[in-house]
Amino acid sequence: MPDFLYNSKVYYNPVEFAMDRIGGTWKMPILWRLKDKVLRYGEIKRDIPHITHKMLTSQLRELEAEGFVNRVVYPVVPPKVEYTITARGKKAITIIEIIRNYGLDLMKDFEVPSEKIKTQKKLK
Amino acid sequence: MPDFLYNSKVYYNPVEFAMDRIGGTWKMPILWRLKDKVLRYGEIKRDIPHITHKMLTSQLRELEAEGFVNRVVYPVVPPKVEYTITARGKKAITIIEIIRNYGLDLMKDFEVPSEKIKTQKKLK
DNA sequence: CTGGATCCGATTTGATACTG
DNA sequence: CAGTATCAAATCGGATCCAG
Repeated sequence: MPDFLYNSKVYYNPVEFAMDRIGGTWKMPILWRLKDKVLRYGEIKRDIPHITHKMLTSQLRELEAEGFVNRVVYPVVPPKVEYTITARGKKAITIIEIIRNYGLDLMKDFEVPSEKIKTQKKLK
Repeated sequence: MPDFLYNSKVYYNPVEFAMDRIGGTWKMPILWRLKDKVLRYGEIKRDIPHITHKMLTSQLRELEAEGFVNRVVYPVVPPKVEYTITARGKKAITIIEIIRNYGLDLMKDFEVPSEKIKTQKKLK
């Protein structure tokens, strides 16, 4: 089992390494949306209704730092920032598509009712 | 974006659903080891040195509950328990293999030094 | 509009002890 | 040998506030 280091973190296998780059709840959904279009921060935010401000910014920062997306700032007021996918990000899209299809398979397999449900606000 | 429910949890896309079944730090490494052989609890444990007892049991329980592995108990003392992969688990293997190869690609891309490193015990 | 920082609760995980 | 239970530590994520 090949242990290795990246950014001061120990990894035990390539799967773990890959999942740390594009895994988690939000990175794939974000990349997926940038697949074939340029989006502004607010557009991504609106497109993924359940993501919080904090998560969206932090995940975008990481994706940018690791070269999956580009961040283009227009020096205007109010600020305008566009996100585009990189070549590295496009490679990830291939994998995301495969996982996505696998997920759909699994859902059939598990007989998940895929009808849209009404989510209700969390009770305080 | 299709929201749906499974086991009282809300999912927002098929990727998230798939990753909840076979994602996390340990499930793929566990499945990977059962790919083509039957293993006892202790053998898996020894094969994945960094996993804790608690994580291995909990992850095995989940994989079993969702039909990715079978758990076979031999009523002997001391106890003997074998884990085998199911058809559903084998399907997952194809995906894991793809992610694994992608991870290897990424590592080259990031120029990760893949030489084995000595991990040192955490200081108390 | 975009984004950083802070506080704080929830969830996850590790260490340890105990059992048949 | 395999597994459960418990407690503490660490991590993660949401809500909120401030700023250019």
